[in-house]
Amino acid sequence: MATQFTHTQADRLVGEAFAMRAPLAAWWQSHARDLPWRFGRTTPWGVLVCEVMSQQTQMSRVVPYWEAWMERWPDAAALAGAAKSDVITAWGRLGYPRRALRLQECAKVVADEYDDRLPDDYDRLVALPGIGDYTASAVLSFAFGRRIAVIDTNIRRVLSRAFLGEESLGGSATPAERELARLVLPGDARASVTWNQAIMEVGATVCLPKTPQCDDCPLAAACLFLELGWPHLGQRRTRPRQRFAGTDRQVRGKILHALRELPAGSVLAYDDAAALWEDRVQLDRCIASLDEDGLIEIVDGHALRLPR
DNA sequence: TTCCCGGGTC
DNA sequence: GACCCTGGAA
Repeated sequence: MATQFTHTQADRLVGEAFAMRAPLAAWWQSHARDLPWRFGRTTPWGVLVCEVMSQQTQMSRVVPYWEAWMERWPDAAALAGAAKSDVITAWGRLGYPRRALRLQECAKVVADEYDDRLPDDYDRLVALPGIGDYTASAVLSFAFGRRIAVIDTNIRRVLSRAFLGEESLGGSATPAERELARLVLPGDARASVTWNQAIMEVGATVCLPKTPQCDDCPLAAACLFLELGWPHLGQRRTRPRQRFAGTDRQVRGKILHALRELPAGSVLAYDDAAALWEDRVQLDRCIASLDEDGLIEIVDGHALRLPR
């Protein structure tokens, strides 16, 4: 990996990060949201479930789903043995339901290959279905207390603003962003976990994309972005706007929602599905793609149901 | 009404 | 680089 910063720059970054640690840790103590998977109240598997659910949904919406999910399927083995239809139904309206199926696939591997215990090394975690770089790193840091840089868009935004004085660009994380995250991470494992959680929390609640709340920010005293007067604030959104209305995603959501509302095991007649959407070509395409994804089954060539 | 703006897969 | 979902906030 090529070095992105000069020795002088790296020294400055490490020094500034060290100065931020105490105020950031103090802020975390008093401002961390009391989410049920925090502060050692769940298992590594519970942390993984919460991270997968939070990949796509605000924490406030995740909380009730996570609590019901963990009560019903407390560990990987329990989830591995569940009916797919139950898994899809319990995922409810969290969104992106293919992830519910991947989470169950992940549970099967953990139960079968790892004796129902989540592996605690990066290579094995990232090889699990539905687990990429972010989730593997988050589990290592938050569940196992390892020292590893966690990189998501919140953390990228906060670090880029505070240390470089600029907005994080769109797309995937750059080598420079990854090196920055590694440079500023405290050397002590416990301190690194607090750092990761607190930086992420600042990004979620204070250092917002369009409206940073600098008056409430524990990093304000050292923040280069604030010092420079918010240059090009919000200039680059993390990715081009993704519309929803009228897309296949909306149609797929309507079909699955109708199926979840049905009594368990019952079938949705094609005519009832057709009533959900005017464009028959698009409807048929979405039915086919849901079938390919394993989210529905087609019965007698026509009616729909959730897979067993 | 528009905005929010996610990580993983193929 | 395209695709996958949602509902509450602004």
